Amino acid sequence: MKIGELAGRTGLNASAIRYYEQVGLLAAPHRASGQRRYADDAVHRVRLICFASEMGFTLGEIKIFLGGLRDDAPVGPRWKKLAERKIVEVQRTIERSVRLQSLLEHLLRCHCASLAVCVERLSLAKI
Amino acid sequence: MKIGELAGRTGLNASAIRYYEQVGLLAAPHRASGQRRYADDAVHRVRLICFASEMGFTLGEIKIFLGGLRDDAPVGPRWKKLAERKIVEVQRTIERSVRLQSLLEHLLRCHCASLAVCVERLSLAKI
DNA sequence: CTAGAAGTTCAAGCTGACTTTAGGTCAAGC
DNA sequence: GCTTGACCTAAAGTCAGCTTGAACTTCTAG
Repeated sequence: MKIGELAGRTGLNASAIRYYEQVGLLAAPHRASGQRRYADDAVHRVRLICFASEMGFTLGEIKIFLGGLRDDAPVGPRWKKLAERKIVEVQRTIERSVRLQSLLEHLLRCHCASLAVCVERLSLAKI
Repeated sequence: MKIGELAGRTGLNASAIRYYEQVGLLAAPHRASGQRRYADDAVHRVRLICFASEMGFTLGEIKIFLGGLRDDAPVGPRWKKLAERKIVEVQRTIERSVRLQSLLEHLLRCHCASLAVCVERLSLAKI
């Protein structure tokens, strides 16, 4: 398939796909008269990248996770470290988000005159 | 207090404080021979900004939340909309993070040969 | 009085993840 | 044969949120 079709099937812009290739996330495919022709499994690979990206991984991290240019690359040594670091990070994100959510819900319900007053009442220090 | 002290007391870089002033988040303080002199409550204001920023608000959004240049500015009409939108956004963040966390924990425990295989087993579609 | 730390402005640079632009090639349908 | 649309490369632009640099002034301690 050509890059336009791959783009269509993954919801990405063709230029993003070229960019992924440029940064080494995607293998350079076989070409027919200069144009990239992708095998079917490229769709899977691109979706994997999108998934990880939406999950908050940087492209550099995704490169580590995917371990190289092949989908079936074995799990590398840097991988576990990254996963452990990421779990802690995600845990903190969840905690912050839960606090933010209750703060926002309070803000919508309460009758504080302003955010400053409200946050003061909730005691900023504790948040 | 001078900008350096405010920076020290809030953990920010002085240039960040000047930047906040530049984008209208912080009122331009009174000056003594060209130098900014801040009142004590500037510390509070800056901490409020940092807090919101860490919570994932953009500086533009914080401007809406803080409603102007005074801490005690009343809650504006755009404010509720933003809060409601943000609650939904935060909810999605939490859901994604929880899924990511269990994926990562599975990845550390499982014996899949690669991320691709593992995600496949977990059925990417459901994540 | 003087060195040097801290302040000033304005403009430019940085990071990440792309997108856009410019200028050109190629393939398919009429 | 010609037009149109999809593709190509390389380089530049975009966004947020600062930071850095240059060139200069002001404050403070000895």
